[in-house]
Amino acid sequence: MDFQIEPAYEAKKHEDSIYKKWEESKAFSPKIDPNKKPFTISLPPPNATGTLHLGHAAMIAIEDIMIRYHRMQGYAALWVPGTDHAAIATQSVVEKKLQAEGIKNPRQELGREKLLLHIRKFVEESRSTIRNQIRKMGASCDWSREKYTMDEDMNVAVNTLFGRMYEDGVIYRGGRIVNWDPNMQTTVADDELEYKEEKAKLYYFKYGPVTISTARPETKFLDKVIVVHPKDKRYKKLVGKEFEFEWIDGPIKAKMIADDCIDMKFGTGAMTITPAHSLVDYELAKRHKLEAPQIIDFNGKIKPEVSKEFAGLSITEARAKIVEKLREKGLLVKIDEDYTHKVAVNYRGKGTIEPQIMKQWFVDVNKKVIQWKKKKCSIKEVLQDCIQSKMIKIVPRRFEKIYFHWIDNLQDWCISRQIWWGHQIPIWHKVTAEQLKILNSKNDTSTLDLERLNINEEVQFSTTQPKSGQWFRDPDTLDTWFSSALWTFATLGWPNHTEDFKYFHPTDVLETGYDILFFWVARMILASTYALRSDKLPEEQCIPFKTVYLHGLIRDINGKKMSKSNPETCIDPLDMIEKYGTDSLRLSLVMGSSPGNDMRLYEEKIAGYRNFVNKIWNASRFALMNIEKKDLDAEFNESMIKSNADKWIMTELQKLIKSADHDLKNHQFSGAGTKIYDFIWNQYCDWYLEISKGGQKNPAVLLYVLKNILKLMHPFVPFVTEAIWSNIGKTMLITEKWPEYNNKFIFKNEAKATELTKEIITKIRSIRSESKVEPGKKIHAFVYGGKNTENIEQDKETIMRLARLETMELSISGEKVKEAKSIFLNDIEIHLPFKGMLDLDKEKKNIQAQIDQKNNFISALEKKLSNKEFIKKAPKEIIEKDMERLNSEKEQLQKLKDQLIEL
RNA sequence: GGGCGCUUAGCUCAGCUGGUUAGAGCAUCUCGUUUACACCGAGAGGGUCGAGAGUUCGAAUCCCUCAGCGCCCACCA
Repeated sequence: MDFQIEPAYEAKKHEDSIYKKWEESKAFSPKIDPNKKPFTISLPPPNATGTLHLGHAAMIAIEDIMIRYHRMQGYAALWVPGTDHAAIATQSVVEKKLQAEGIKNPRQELGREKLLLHIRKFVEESRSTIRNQIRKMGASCDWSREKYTMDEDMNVAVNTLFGRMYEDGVIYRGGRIVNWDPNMQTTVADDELEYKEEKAKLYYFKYGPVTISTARPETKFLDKVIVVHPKDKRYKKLVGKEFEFEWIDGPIKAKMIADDCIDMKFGTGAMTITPAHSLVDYELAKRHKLEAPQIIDFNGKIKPEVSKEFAGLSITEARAKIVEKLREKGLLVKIDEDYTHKVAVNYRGKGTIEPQIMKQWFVDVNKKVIQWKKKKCSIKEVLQDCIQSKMIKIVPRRFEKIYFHWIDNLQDWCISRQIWWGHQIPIWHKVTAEQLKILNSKNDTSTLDLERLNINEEVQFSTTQPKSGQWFRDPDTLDTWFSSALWTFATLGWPNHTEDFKYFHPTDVLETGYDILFFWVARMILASTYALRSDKLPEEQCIPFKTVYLHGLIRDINGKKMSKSNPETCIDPLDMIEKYGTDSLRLSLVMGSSPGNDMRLYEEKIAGYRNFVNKIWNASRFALMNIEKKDLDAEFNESMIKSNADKWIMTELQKLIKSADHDLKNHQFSGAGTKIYDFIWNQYCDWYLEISKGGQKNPAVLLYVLKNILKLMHPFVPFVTEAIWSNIGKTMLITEKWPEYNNKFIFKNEAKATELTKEIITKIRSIRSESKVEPGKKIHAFVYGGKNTENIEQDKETIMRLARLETMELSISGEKVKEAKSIFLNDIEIHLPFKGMLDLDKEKKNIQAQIDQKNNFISALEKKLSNKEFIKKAPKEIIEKDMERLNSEKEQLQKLKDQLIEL
């Protein structure tokens, strides 16, 4: 025995040192090589200050499988890692931290530069955590090319794209209704909203000639319009008229208009509108050219201009008081207590959204400025075309539909955020000396101040202070998704067309959760096509990736979203790595999951795969116990394959290589994994190794199959396979060549003989178990099976050993066995004909049924092919395919007929 | 209101373009320490593939209807 290996695999002992070896070998860093094809993935950058959760773990596992598979296939496989600055999330964490330290209003007290310093320090301190956690997962990504969305060169890229879009008039500043979060004092994009169901009161008030219903009386001060449906008979005569009546702060005048957005069945069918604080009302007001006065200020309080009595009150305070006042005036009709409605909240921080009208920066999605396939196209059209023309494929397919639907409803994208952590908008506003003084007098000057001062519309795009005149830089930063939209190409050096960029872009696969299809995926397509088309690259090089693979969400055992607030079912990937090893965790995240579908994860599943990892380890250990060091040097060739079992396992291995390859190419990772798993455990271990324990030991095949198993399994379980490989390989497994399907190693007849041997053994075992043979009783088996008998003659020893037979008589016909029968009288006897022959009639019937089925099919197909109309209409390929099918079916039919005759 | 997905063994899920007797893991039951592994081995039980109708020689798979669950989108004041 030349190899000394411990009897159990301890992941902790190996993982860190193996990862270090990989890194040091530079296996993760592909060189630009014109003789190789590139394969690129950009890691969706986790939050720089975050920690690894199961979603990340699943993402890394899947991406690493793709990268390792391609690397072994000889691609220059590049996986670019990085982290995201997560603007709102990070700034609010740091602000809260500072507040806890006694700085009540960090923005006001510290000012921009100092606060940013605190944030940078915080990010720097916590950034290594996530990096190390990615390493823990075994990610074979190229750390030498690591990026951070706030890197200096990322800023250059962001500003470059911003500049081009600004010059094209695609980025514009405009007053529009936006989602304002009074808590965080910033705007939020439409798709960053979440809707929470909330129970509320629905108030009915007398409002001039009608009764209106509202859940938000506090916004109703200046409502001057009653809206009804044009077809509503109750109000038809009143439309267009003006009314004067008593309201919250005395008498007001209001006009009635008609619009078909009104639901006649809701409430009384009449409503008033508050354009400044409701997205719907704003659209309606725009259609009817109505005023939109601000009622609630940016802190969520009633403005003094609106009402002296209620000035400065918060929404909830004001609501109660206003309702009380209207009740006193006798205008309150009733209160519906059982009303539920949806409240928009910021998905980060969960603050309630208060729609506001304000000046913000937008990306125009409808302006036709992109030169795309010989036409001027808008962003919207390009986004559509990329998927429609199949330049980009989404896996699974159904998400393409969802994507199109989203684009149809796409509105201009609000890209400015009123926070400081992020890429500051490279725009300068022209101001007067006096205005500049006011703006500079405050630490926390915001875009609201610009609005209050009513500054000049003149702006200039520049990343540095313009020289002549007084200019004030726009205080806002860009939406995080604006910078992460450039991820695929800016990480490769853009705006410079570096060697990396030219070689590795477009990337091959973007793998991410379906929950950020809109947030991120669509925006990456937007940024990439815009930026690279303006570089005059051909269209097919402008897409950020060729395939989008969307994985599902990881849920807990009850199907709920995993959250730390539920520690019983919440799983921390790092705990699992500690307990079961990375390989086990990776398998549990990949196996049994399919793209786009959510998956439940629980500890038992991970433990199950730990058992498998250990099985690989021990199977290898056994194989190596039967191999000598000198065997490692021998080149494997056909003549080394000897027994039926050898030929069978070699044949099975070829089948496995073929199907695993097919699955991996088609993003069916679970399928590939399951097939390899089954091969290792149920074929190699349970049969081949067991057979090997007898006289049929063959180190050459043992080793050859082992090596191939390790290679096939490596993308899934990189650590344990590499650990085993270190005993037998000269170089590391990570850079070994992927197994190739080889016709030479297919042995149909011998493989079939071994299948028969397996069946016989299984059958005897089953009989033994069912008939409850007492321990110590001897079993004598008589096996007879026609012409196949000769083929399994050499497996006699194996059958006897594995089925634990005392004696075995093998014969072509049953006659000889009958004679031998009298020899064994006292012990258990088993008469075992080959498969099916036990019940000859049944077998015959079975085959006859199959023949009938084939006959039916063939006649149906022939009928179809003799139909002249079909021949005329159908495409050639289909007819050819049918012809092929017909021939193969006929062949199969003949085989079945032969079988029947044989019986 | 519109769209999408899921429903397969007790549990968690595979099942790609229709094709032998529908699979796996876990759990259950019965055996078993044998040249690696008890994180093991052998065997067994367990499914009218959500319901109904249709296309087909043939349906878990394709079409339609319905039900339950879940998700996304959208202008319920």
